[in-house]
Amino acid sequence: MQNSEAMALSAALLAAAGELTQRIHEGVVARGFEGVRPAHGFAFARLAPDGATVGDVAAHLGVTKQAASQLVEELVRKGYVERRPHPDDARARLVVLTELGWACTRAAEEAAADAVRAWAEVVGEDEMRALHACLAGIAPYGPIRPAW
Amino acid sequence: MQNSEAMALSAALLAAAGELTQRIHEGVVARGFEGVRPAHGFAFARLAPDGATVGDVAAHLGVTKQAASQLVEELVRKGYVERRPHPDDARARLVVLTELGWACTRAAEEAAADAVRAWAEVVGEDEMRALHACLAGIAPYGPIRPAW
DNA sequence: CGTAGATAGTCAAGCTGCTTGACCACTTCC
DNA sequence: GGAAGTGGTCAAGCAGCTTGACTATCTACG
Repeated sequence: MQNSEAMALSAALLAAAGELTQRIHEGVVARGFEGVRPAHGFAFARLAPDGATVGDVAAHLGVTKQAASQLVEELVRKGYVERRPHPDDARARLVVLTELGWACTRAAEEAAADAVRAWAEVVGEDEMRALHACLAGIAPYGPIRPAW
Repeated sequence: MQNSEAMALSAALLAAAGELTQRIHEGVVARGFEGVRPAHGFAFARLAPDGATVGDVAAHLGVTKQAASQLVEELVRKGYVERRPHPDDARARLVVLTELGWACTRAAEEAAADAVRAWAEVVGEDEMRALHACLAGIAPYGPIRPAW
């Protein structure tokens, strides 16, 4: 593969990621959740199963603990999450989604499904599955970071 | 496709895009170009063929003209681009790459090729071609925006 | 035990990249 | 040739992140 092709692929990947983020965000806003930014959604993804600590969120987003702490504080103010004492460690606090937070997470999933569906109509359902498999092999599990 | 699958695909896409950006950036730095940020690379991509105006760059990056103007100013200071009078419009200025800018662009292409090659070793060359085709169908030509 | 060092989290200050608003120079259109 | 539109810059402000310093708690080792 030539260098220029690699660059074209990179640009397409970035463009797709950017567009997807924007569509999900718009879908979430359209469903009535205001004051949320895309980064919040990725924090939700980490918090969703059983809650997480500020440090976990920081690692997941690839930012400092301080930045994650501010983000959590903002989400608390807006009612999407709440801080509870950590069962095993008195230093730590477990950040968990509120019912509003869960509703917002479901809204994001619906918006993502809408966007993916729109793409599937263009390139085909099978290609989307192949895309998913390919991407899963490429970026197994790392922090979700801004594209730049 | 279920909502949770769509979310998983989205997360994988974002993670891949973030990782790719980071790898290209590291590759460019490793080749000796300092003081460049990922956003600069995407400005280069727009400037590469024949130069472009500040407004073109702004549209390409999805930011305001003022932000693009500052970015160009920074690149001028660092020697990657230069402003020339526009041949057809005395209001406009044509921003073109210097030799250093071209060298940096080539470095970015090499770094992108390295990253793509590493992925191809994991998922296969054919899958990468399919990925490229799929992404090209999905995000034909829009502004390249940060993933969030 | 108890004390030294590591870890979770917050507070505070500062910086960077972006935005909005105002403005000038030039072009286009009637 | 005047009015509206467009390309670009200057200036001020803001949002989100960083580094640095600090407290509270946990862990490990003598």
